[in-house]
Amino acid sequence: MLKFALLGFLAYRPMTGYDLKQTMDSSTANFWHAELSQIYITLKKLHTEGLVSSVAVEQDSRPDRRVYTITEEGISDLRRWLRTPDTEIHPSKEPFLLKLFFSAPVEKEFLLTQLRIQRDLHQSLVDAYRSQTAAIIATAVASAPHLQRDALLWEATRRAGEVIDEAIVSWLDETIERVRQDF
Amino acid sequence: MLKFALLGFLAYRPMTGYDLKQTMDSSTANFWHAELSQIYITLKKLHTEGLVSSVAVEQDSRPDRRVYTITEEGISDLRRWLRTPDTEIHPSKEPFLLKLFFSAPVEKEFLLTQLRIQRDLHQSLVDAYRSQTAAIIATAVASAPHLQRDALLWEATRRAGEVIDEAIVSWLDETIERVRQDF
DNA sequence: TGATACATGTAAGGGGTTACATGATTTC
DNA sequence: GAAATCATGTAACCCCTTACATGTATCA
Repeated sequence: MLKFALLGFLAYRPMTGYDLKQTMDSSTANFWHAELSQIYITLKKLHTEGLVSSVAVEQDSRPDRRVYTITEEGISDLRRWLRTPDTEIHPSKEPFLLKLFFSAPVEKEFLLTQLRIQRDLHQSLVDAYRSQTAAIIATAVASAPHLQRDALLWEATRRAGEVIDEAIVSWLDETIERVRQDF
Repeated sequence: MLKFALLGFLAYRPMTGYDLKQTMDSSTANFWHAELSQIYITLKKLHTEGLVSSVAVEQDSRPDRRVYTITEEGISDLRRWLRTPDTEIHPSKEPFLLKLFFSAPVEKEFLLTQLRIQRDLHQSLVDAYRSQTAAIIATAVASAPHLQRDALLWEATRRAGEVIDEAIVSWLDETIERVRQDF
């Protein structure tokens, strides 16, 4: 899966592993992320599979930058993935809900504190989607007007985050009230 | 993490790996799941760590059932985890959003079909939370009235699923409209 | 002076999925 | 006759995280 994230970004422009990490962190981080070490490993694999080519660029007083470029084969592989229908929902894992599920033995006050912390964390996320994330998309489109189609989809994923975390905040408010009264 | 899911369930009653799989599938599946193979491996690890004990129960014409019981040490380990504060949001991975993010090159009609399929899948989930999941919780509480406190939390996790997937359905409706008009 | 940015990588270990192996009983 | 249920397990493989290793330049 990380494979396609990397190919997806490289389809815009050639980049190094380091660049890819930063690009992911400022765009897909909320629904897809990866550590640098894993990015380097996956890039090497993509290279042996012929989906990307690479060139080492010398630098003064710094390690060489290894710039990866997507190949024709890489583009068809990416397009093939994009056109593969998803007819199921990938089951997700939510450690906080798991802990909550088993929390009957904990003290009421501890539980309320936990719920309030989560509430505030998710509210911050909503705020970030509305300001930072929106600004990043606006900047990208301003500097490249031919990305209208792309921008509509980026905005859709941004909006997904906003809407889902809003729902989580209101669920946490509701849950805090329930626990306050009946736990 | 699976470790604590297993300890959490075993704190209610002794069970086999097979039992645990079924219990998870009918309760936490929407926010935590595991394959049988991984459950068996993890139970063995918990056993060597002394957090569970096990007894083989003979059966006619079937493999022995290996029944696991949580130990005192297992209970303290579980309680310690329950009382560990979560002060961050675990970053999640959403393959559908990742694909959507890079979908600028696909045909409009294909994209609309994908979005509609996801919409229907999430709507089915909402329906399931409201009927099946609610019924399972009601049955469990009816047969064990001392689980009031537990039930309040089970209901909270059920409600989380309902609220979040409702939000996703409305986001998909909104996104389908946007794509229909401007993509 | 210490942290951060730049830049790439290896090593160790954890967790996970899928496939395979076995085999009787029950249900469609 | 085929598939699902009960029941446990191994093997191969993949992906991921954390820690470590290296080294300069810049910024607070």
